[in-house]
Amino acid sequence: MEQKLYIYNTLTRKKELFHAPNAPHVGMYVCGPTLYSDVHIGNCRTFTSFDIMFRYLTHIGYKVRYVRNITDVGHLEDENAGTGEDRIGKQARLKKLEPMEIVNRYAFGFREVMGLLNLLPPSIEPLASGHIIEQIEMTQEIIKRGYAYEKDGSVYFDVEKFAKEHNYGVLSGRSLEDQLNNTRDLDGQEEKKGRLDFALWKKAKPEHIMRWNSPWGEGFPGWHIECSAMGKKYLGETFDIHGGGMDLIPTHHTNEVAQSVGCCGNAPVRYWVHTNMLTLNGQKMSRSLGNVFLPVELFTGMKLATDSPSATPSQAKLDGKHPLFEKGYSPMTVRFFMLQTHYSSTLDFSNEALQAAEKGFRKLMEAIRVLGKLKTGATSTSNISALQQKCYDAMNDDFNTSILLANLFEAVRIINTVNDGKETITESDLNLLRELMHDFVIDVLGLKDDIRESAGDTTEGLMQLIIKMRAEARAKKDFATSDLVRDELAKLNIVLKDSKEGTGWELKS
RNA sequence: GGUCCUGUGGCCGAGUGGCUAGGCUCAGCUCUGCAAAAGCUGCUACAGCGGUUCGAAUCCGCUCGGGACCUCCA
Repeated sequence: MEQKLYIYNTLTRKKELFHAPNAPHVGMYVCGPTLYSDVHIGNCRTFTSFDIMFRYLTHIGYKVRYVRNITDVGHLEDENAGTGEDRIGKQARLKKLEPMEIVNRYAFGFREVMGLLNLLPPSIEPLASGHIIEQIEMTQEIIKRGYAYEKDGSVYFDVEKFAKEHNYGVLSGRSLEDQLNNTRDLDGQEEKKGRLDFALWKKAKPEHIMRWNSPWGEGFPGWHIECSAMGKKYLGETFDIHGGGMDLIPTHHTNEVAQSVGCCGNAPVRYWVHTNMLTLNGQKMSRSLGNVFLPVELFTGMKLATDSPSATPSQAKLDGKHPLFEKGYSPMTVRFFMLQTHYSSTLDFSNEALQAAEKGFRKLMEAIRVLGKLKTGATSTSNISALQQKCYDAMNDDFNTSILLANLFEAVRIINTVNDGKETITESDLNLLRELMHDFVIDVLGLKDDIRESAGDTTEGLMQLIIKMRAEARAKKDFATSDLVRDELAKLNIVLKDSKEGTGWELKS
């Protein structure tokens, strides 16, 4: 199906018709996590947003190569000033582990959380430490072209020189003067010629653990160069989509553009896409502010024990109720909650909002189950094909999952009213409706009934048996027995739902 | 301080110059042995003050509030 997809491009600050010169092939790069601690739920939001884009592009026929890196090279706590300790090295020292052990531990947890949230794995998940050579080569090329200089074993990008020939602030929209005048004074900058210059390669101090040989001596790559090098390697000098959180725009992505242009002469990316932040009580959730909570805490409503060996959901040791959550929210509830908001808006966490999302999500999942047993009629009272078009229109408008969900709830209404016998649907429309729900709910939004799935086949069999016995009691007007069954099940968080078609059941989380 | 974003009904959250999403909550009704579920109906908003316009929540200006970036951060 040919879809006209519009994407908001940070470069132009407008929605643009998406055009991929190498269609059906599309290259998409997303800045992944730095693994010096566990990913928090704000990180998850960004990756979920790009998962939706990946899924939708794939759904409408593109062959997407989706690259999401893992930063495992220890960068400095104060990157710009070139001071402070390397984050991963610090963890390694504190825990008496190899840096790679630190990275592996968090990578394991990261992938597990991504899996729970039903994110598809990227096509390539490159490690910065595995691409040191590429980063060195790129740095050499930038030096050769005159946009970088070496100083005492470190290499810096010459921003002011670059800015004379190119627009350094294309992404941020900031003028060089602005940036020069408003940068705070920082320590440890004496090696740099210009205050905006940033490291492509950094000489390692004796105590620095993660270090590699280079033409400039032992050291480690600067933070920004890895994405440029890996993007170029796997997606080419110019590729279609580059994404990340919008907090990366002014520094990381701005420098990525400068490096790539400095190295190759042309803009690296056609569409820059940025997602907004997740907030807690209106404030950005971030590691540096310390107002983060972990996926496992959100999923369980419990607090991670201080002596927990890991925060990975399958390994975490929990200790008591989490002060922020009234209860746990399943990963799919969380995913649904995120999808209710457009990726470019901030999303604020609250129990009320989460509980509303949970109910809405259950309703959607129940409708999909009902869809499987719907009866057809001679005519249709709803225009399914028009609804399908609306779903595509929503996604084509810069991946508007919020409007897509509104349309899907119209489908839910149709499903339920047909099931109630108040409306009818033809066989071909029913097939179309099933296709629509499958395409958008399962494939594009990536939602699945995780609560129900966790129940398993045995439970399903037992439930059918219980429902049958209760139905027999009701047939004999033995309401004492049937109500006892219902009440006892309710204590187990199982809700029975009677209808003309029989009795269904639902698990409350 | 500089740059930029934002303020929608009880809550969350879309959105376009006129046709006024959706989810949750609440009330009533239908259905039901009772309940739940499901459906239907109702509650109808765009921070304030000006301006542009036949018409603005949507465009412009100002005021007030919230936030982000300018240091690492998704």
